[in-house]
Amino acid sequence: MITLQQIAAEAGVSKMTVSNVINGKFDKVSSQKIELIQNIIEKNHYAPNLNARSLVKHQSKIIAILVNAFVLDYNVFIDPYISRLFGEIETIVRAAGYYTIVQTVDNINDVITLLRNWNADGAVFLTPQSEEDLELLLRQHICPMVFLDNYFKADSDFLSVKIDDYKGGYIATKHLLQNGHRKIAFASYLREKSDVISARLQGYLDALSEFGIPAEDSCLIDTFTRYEDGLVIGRDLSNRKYDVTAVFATSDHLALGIMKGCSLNGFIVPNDLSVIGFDDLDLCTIATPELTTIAQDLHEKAQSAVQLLISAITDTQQTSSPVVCDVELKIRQTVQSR
Amino acid sequence: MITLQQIAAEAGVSKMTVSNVINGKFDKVSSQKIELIQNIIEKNHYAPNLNARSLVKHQSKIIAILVNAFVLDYNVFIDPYISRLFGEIETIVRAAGYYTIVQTVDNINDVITLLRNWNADGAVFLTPQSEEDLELLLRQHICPMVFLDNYFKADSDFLSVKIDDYKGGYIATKHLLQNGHRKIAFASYLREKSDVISARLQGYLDALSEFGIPAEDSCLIDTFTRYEDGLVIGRDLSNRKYDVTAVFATSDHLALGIMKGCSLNGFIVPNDLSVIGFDDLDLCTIATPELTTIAQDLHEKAQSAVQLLISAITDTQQTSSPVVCDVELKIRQTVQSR
DNA sequence: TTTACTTAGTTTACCGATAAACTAATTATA
DNA sequence: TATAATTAGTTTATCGGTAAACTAAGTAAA
Repeated sequence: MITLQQIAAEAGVSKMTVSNVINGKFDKVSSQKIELIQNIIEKNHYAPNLNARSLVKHQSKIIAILVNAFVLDYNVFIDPYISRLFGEIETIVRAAGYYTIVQTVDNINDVITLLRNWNADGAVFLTPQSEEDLELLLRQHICPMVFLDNYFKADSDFLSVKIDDYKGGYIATKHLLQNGHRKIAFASYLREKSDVISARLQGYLDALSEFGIPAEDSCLIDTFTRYEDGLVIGRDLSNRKYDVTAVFATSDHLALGIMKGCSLNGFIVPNDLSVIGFDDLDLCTIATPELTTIAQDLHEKAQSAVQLLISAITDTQQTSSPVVCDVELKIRQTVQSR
Repeated sequence: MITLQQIAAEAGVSKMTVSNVINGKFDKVSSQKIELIQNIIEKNHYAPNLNARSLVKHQSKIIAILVNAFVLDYNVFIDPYISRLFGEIETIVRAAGYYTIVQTVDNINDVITLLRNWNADGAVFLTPQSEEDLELLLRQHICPMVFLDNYFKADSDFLSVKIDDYKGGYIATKHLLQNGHRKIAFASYLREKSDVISARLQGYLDALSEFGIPAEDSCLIDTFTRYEDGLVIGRDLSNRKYDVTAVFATSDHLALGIMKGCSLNGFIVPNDLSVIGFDDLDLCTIATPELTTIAQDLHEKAQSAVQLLISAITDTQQTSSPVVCDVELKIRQTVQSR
């Protein structure tokens, strides 16, 4: 592997002159030497060793993208939400001249070690972190970090991007109410402490009360939010375990599972049950009937996250964090009036 | 950020002694100093700077995962095949003690630069590369590389992992034939020079000829293989543009699009048309009816790729490349006898 | 008793880059 | 003409580690 030293030797100049050419400091080098050196660089396909550069510059141009591996032996990239978001972020990070190191994590200490190991310039957390882990990260003061869909205490100075979960819950429920539904289930991972879910729930409750409908505990379905969990709920719904005419599920996968679970029991969506999901994955239109859902714009989310992070890295303190991205209702085929 | 030097100062020893403790070279250090140093390391959450280490050791513990960004402005991680494969590889790479740098690439020179920049120990290419790019990579001799689904000239000494595409084409077609179909379309990106497709096509042709059925050019549908392309084909099929009773599509997305395109025209799968896909994505069972498809095992593919790569990196020359992974028919609901 | 071998370290040099200070030659200014 | 400023570089020190050679004290063997 060719080094700057060797380029310098071949050009008959010192290392620094080559370094200056590489870094565009042309005022220090005569134009004929610039051309000479650039030719030699080109000819040899020279690429600077960024390990060495990072060492002196105390900045690595590395951004770590971290995803929680919630469940052991479970490939988190199966989740299209994570994958798409990851892809968007990778593209934007690269366009900004940074490199992406990815790691799925089950232990916050691994993250700390990773960031220290590579002297990362910044980090993006795709999934919410626990309060304790957040505090640990804060104390260490390793590098700027952006958190997606994390809710913090008001005094926190973390960077974060989230969506308007309250609105999501509200407009989904309102849409069902406007279509004549009065018994509406809210299916989600209710045990989670995250405010993502409680905001959506609050939106649901407020929409109900706006229509003068009392919230009933029996309409709150506590479940994991994967497709498989939906299958079970769908079967239960077809067996009239819940006295509802519609379900608002807080993930598309859950909603899709519910639909499939229903159809396996001869229960027809939307005739027998209306369903609304959350996220607007590609699957929504691939499924039949096509899933009505609350859409979030992952490109916007990614863009905001990276922008926030890079302005923190480069100290351009225009950080109006948290950024709250809008959501909207995508009306398709799984809600029927009654 | 705390350094080895500082740890050494606090412990009252030289840098090397600390370095030896970190690297488990305990025979050079007394046990009480080992304990002392380990405590100081722990207390300070010290993590070695891997940029510095890479510099002296001439190995970075970095493996680059490369994905072609075929289309500009198109997030490749939307593709569940890519995402899952990526996730599997990331997990295995990490378990092997390596770090993952990802990059979506549209130009092979960017890859070369990336690998040089970070002095990568190895690279995995998730998508096929052109003949010229392969040769360019070979000439440069940068680091060991594994290619997924690439077909090479016999003399090539690249490492590669692929699947039995021929068998996939053969068993899919045979399944349709055994169900009484005689007019079977083969829908794929036929213009592609890659042997992935031609192997599947050969399997298709051989199955036909085994049943004494002449191959007809009118049964070969040339198309891109995304969902949207399937929609068009599906509409054409419902309009009887092709005289067939079944389609073998070389991607699940294409198959799913075809199904949707049909259903939008009131054409019913599998009653009016049988469909077989390829890959066995999660979507196959989420869709209704559930898609019969040729399944490949992405975990196995990932495992083989990383194993091959790491044994090349560590010079354990047990490289029996190419590895060919098996495929199997997953019978579900989109093929009907006639 | 002399020499050889362990043990438990230390010292020095270096990986491949950059920052900062320095220099020699030329040109501009007082 | 003497001095200052500019141009086009070079030199030295350093980033945070590791390899390899070295050393001093204590122990074992001849």
